[in-house]
Amino acid sequence: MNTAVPGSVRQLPLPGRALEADRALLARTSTAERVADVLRTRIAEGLFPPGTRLAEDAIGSGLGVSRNTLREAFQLLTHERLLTHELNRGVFVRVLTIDDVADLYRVRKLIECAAVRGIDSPPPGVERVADAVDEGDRAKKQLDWQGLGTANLHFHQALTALAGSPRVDELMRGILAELRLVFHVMADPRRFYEPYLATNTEILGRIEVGDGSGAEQLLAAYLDKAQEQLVDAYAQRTTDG
Amino acid sequence: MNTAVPGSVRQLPLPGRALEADRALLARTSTAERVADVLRTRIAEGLFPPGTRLAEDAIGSGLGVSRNTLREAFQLLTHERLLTHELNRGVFVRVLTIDDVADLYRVRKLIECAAVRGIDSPPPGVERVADAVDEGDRAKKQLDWQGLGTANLHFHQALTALAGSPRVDELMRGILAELRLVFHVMADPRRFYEPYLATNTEILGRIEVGDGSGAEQLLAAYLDKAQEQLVDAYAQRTTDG
DNA sequence: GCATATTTGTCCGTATGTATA
DNA sequence: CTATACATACGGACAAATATG
Repeated sequence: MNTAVPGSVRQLPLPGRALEADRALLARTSTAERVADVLRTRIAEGLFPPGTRLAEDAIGSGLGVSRNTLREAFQLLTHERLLTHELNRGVFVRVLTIDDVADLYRVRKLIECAAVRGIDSPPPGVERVADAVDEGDRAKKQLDWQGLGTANLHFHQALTALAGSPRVDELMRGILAELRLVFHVMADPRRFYEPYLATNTEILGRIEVGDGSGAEQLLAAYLDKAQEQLVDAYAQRTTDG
Repeated sequence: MNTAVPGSVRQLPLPGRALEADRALLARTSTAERVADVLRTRIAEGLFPPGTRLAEDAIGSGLGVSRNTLREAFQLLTHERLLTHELNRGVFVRVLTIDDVADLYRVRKLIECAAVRGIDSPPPGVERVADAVDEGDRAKKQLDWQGLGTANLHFHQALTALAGSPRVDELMRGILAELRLVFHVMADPRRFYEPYLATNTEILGRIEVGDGSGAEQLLAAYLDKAQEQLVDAYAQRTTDG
């Protein structure tokens, strides 16, 4: 079993099955899922930039889990499209193409617009949309541009939740996780996110008065513009070298 | 409850779907994926009805693969929502609730209607929709009601493809795979599918003349009715012994 | 409620196949 | 072409959880 390797420093203190106190709480999730969580966070934070190869041996010994367990975690993330798996070559942090970005925005437009279109009175869940706008306001006042970006994601997740479908919610979580692979190319998050706060406020206003089709139009325009900015930055970034 | 291994084939006849075209271009598929294919097919065909427990030992020796490989396959299918995983208890073929069915149709309505709404001229890909209608016609003439059901699935996949988004296509594949978990409760596939052939033909007609919003209305009505029939049959089935 | 058998969760070692220096 | 590094898949081991009598 987990033979304690003397002096071996685990870079990531995976709880493992170490403490009985933790056991009751942590036994709910499998080791593979915890490993996947750790890797997902690192990828989202940009610690593992797109294209990075994740060698089984290095990651496995670094996290103190066996290769079999690690492969399970890799598979979870591969299914979430955060990793790509090349047979007999290993797994890599996904590198999105321009086409991928276009498709992600195509899906967002389809989902988010559909979620607000049918609104003709203030829908249940509108509070969460308002909360996300507030979150963005606070972040802006504190000059926390990263927080502004997070608030923007929450805003769009809240919009999506108006559709009232768990599966659509999960789809959107995946879509936004994929997009985070690409958001890091935005050198100046302030210039990218700040203008959208006003738009979000406006969209919220339309929803609160039951003007679904008005909200849809604003949303569609926002998504087109955001995609354009992102593609520009991405094309520029990837032609450097 | 010792469920006899339905796949009593001791050997490993994993369909070498190594189409020569694949060999050259795409990488070979891993063993786990081939195992997942086999299990997916058995589930779709109703050989493993919802609730069935898939014991590692039985399935693994039945298919002639190791436990590790099998667990990889289980994880793939769990992520597709075809299996559920209970810690320390194993994996089971998913049992959908009425709420699940409602959500599946909610998503279908959102996706499929959005895919046809914007149409104002015959879109690229309309041939595939026409092909699916033809497929249904042929099946009906041959009194092949199972084939009629398959053609209906193809019809809706072709509609979805009009959105032109790989991610939406994949989402719909997953949605329909989940629904197949439930289609088996329809005792009389003829009565269920046959009436929809006329509707499908009508929807195709609207698309071919560029009447997207007309197609959308027909589609929405179809989906509501199909859901109602399915929920009725499902509720009846699950309240029986 | 207890003791036992079965099954799962995790990990290891390794033979074989595959890509790259 | 050989050598090296790595991925694949297998079988075995043991602890922990569950099912069974």
